[in-house]
Amino acid sequence: MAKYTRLRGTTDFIPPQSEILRSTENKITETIKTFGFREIITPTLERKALFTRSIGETTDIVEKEMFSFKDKGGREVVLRPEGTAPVVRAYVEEGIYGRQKFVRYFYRGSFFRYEKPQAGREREFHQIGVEVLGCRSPYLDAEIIYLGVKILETLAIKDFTLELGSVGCLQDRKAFVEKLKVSLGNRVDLLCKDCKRRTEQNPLRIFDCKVKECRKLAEHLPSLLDNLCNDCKNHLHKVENTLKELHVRYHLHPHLVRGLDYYTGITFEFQHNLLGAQNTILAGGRYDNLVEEIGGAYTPACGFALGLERILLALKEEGKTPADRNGIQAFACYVSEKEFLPAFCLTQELRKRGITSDLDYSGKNLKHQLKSANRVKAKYSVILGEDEIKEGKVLLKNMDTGEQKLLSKEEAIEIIKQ
RNA sequence: GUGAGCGUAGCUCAAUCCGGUUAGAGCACUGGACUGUGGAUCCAGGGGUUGGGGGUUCAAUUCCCCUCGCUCACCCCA
Repeated sequence: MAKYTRLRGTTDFIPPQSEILRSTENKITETIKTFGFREIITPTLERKALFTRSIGETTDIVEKEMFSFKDKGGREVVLRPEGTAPVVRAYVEEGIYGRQKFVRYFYRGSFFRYEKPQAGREREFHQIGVEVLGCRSPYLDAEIIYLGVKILETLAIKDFTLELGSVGCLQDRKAFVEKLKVSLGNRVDLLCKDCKRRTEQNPLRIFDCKVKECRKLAEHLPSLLDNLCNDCKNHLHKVENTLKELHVRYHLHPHLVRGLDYYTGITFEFQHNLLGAQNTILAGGRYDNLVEEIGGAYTPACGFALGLERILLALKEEGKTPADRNGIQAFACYVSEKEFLPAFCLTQELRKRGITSDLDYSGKNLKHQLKSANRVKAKYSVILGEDEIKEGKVLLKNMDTGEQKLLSKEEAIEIIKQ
């Protein structure tokens, strides 16, 4: 047993997992960039108040899931649990809204929540998110959802469903929660323990409950979508029409609820059908009041975040895990110790010419070195012995076919590069 | 935070139910058959505090308790 182990819920990404993570991340950000987004990099550490204010005091994230501590100056700080609030904070703090009315940012990085780990849920996890600030057009909402579709398409993820909903504007939501409480009346006692708590903290969540009694009761409760104001209704319709125009298939969810308080209006979730309990791979929505909440001028906004670990799980479930590719193109070998230095120098020269190469430092025989070459799946071995040195040539061996040729260095490089 | 299942070699697992000699196998690793040629084959070898601690017993990998860890689910969320 190792003396020092990873902290619970954290992961060591070792090759090839690290490479799969990075290449997936790169594919995603390339797609995002084609939509005009530019990267914003914000600190991992933030003031605790930023999140209590934006996500909501009574949400689980704030109440019990933040890695929080006091720094040496006595400041309450946290490892960021999500990405939207920091982006908005930077937008306000850096005065961006004064210079540019409409911006598209994307971010990527580690986020932290102190939860009990399970499939698709880590304490340190990786998200990529996009945020558009300064636009309230429903076409933009549709476009952001479309970007989500495009990302999954690029990754060849197919087995997902898109849930679309609206939580309404602040007024709608306040009014609806009141209506819900009245409608619930003294039937609150019939609800499960969790739902009793929910009626106080996030009543809309009652619709998500899996307990039979609660579901039965929920059927007779008023629907959120039926209680939207005209603006919110029209907005939703326009988003729907645009999605149809873009041939995006979605499912209208009457009670799609988000766990963060800042969402207003449109919300959406991409759920993967082969994943376990944590099956939301990409989700977001509109948050028109957050910028004001954080101290900026009224700025409507919309965005989403995707969970990289969950995307990776989805790829795995669909059998699309890329093959382990070790990039060694050429492996230099020396027949005896005398040729070690020439082989060493040859390796450096190959690298200078853009060829990924390596050699075996053990000083052992050729056989051992070829084994090493085989182990790193080298495409070619370049063998240097007394004879080769004398003739100023190298012996190029194709590791797949076993075929080998005596060539000049330049000829060998040409072939390796092909 | 709650619940269930599981911790045996680097990895995947067996032996645990019903306590009993030296805890086995495959893969991986090291060396040899083969001192200028890898993958295949054969032979040999190294590797274990059975997660940790305590208890019951003549005897514990096996039974009991505690603890740590992992996994999944609830909750929550990306």
